[in-house]
Amino acid sequence: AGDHSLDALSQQGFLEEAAVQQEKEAAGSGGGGVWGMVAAGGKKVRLRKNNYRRRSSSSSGNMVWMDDDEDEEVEEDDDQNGGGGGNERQREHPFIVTEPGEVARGKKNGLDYLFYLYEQCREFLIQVQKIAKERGEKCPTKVTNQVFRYAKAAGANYINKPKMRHYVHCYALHCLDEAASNALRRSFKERRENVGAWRQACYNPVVVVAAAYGWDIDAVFNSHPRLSIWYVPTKLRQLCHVERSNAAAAAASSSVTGGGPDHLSF
Amino acid sequence: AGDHSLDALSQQGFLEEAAVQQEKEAAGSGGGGVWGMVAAGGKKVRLRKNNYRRRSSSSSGNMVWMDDDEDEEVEEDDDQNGGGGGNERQREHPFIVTEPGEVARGKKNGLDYLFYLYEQCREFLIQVQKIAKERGEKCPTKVTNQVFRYAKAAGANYINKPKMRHYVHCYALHCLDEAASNALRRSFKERRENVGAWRQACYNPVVVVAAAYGWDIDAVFNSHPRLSIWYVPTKLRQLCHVERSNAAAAAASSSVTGGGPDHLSF
DNA sequence: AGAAGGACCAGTGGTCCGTA
DNA sequence: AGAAGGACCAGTGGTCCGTA
Repeated sequence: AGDHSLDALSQQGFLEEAAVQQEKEAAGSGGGGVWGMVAAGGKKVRLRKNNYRRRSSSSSGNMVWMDDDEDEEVEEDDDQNGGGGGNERQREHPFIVTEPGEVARGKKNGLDYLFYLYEQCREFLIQVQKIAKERGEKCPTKVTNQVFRYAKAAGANYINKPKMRHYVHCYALHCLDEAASNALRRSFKERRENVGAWRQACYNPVVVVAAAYGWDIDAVFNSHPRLSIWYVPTKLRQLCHVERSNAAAAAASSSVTGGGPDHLSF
Repeated sequence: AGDHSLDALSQQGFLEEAAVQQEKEAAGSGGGGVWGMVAAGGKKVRLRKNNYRRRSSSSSGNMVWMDDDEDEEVEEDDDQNGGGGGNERQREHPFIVTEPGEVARGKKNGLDYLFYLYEQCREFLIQVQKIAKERGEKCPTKVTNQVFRYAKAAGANYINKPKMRHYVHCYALHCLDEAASNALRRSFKERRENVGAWRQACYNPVVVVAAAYGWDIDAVFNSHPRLSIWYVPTKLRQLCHVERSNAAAAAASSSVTGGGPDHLSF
């Protein structure tokens, strides 16, 4: 393991700590790294109702993290895990709408961190691909379950499939039109909108980009190397389809006005 | 439905009947075509132990087929379904090794017919892709379960996944080096080898082709438009991997003789 | 209330092995 | 015996909904 580049991180000061953590995690692929050790230093790993999970190294990617001298008493100071003697793993802090470069304060994570998780998944995919090629096994081109499993095993416990799939179209906008993405973030932050509202608002700008590709959203994703490794979200696909139909209907009716019914004006 | 081209068929006289059947089948996508009607004219469809299956229009793609006037008494003359009052569907006739252009005689199917089944699957895939695009759904690039289900629903009951997967590497050789494929068929026919032996013998020539691509069998498959829609068989992938390792080891040992251990001679 | 993610489920790729 | 294919199974893509 362990070729997680620092260059992507240096752009945001607040990511540098994460970068160091990430480096250490990657070094101990399979259960290790500082966070894994720290968590193992706490109590026993929780029992799941079901054992779908193959490993359970515990760690958190929260950008707000405990002080160094609390290593052996992980999150004991965290009221999220209240009085109940629980050693349940805490969830990631929720995202809030932040401007580019802004560090989220309090028990929150910012959107630069969200997008950084997509970059991390890409690194994990590249590792999985490398291993598959060495072994002569079939090689994934997308971020699959296998990649999420690998990330977890490498200690990136804060990466999970539902979360990553949930925000793919937001990351798509960030990749495809960073200026528009940044403007949207600033606007939604100013209006004090929550993450859900911002997330919803990310759909349309991506559909607008897709219009230039004849609403072929697969072509849009494939046009961008960092985006092409992600499955197109169902809802985004549906929105593009609806939009294409609308455009086709509009073109047809305008051609009725402007010419014969089978004549395309544009 | 129904754009099954005749051009691919006219090359072999014995395929012309199948071509007509195929046209009719395709016209009645979803349970129809002449074969489906014929089969429905027989007795009741069999009951499966399990109901994995969604539809079961019955038909056979055997190249040796009943006479036209037996339409209402399907396969009653076929001793494969012996005395037992069974209306069990008969299996396809087994393949035998035939030369290019040769019609299999008796209750056998020839290799041109085998390869023709791959072309049919491609046509079904194209149909499925067309429908998916119209609906704005995700569009398969390979022959998937969905395509096999579509083929069955379209009445091509003689197409099934285990069979198609079993002979993919044979079809690959046919696509990649038809001359070599033809020579192998003639040789194995002459030696009166069975289909299993011929099938085994198809692996190595494909690996030889792959050598020119650095043993990247995915690249080999992707290089050919009719082959690229098929998943690379696991065993073929493994053979290429082993062969690459062998070649690397040979190169390393020859470079020890010829130069330093890290020097590549070629 | 808004949000994170464990857990589930329908349908997949892959092929074994009971069948003829 | 050699071969065709129903049927199964482990792990997938997708996302709901019990949880915090």
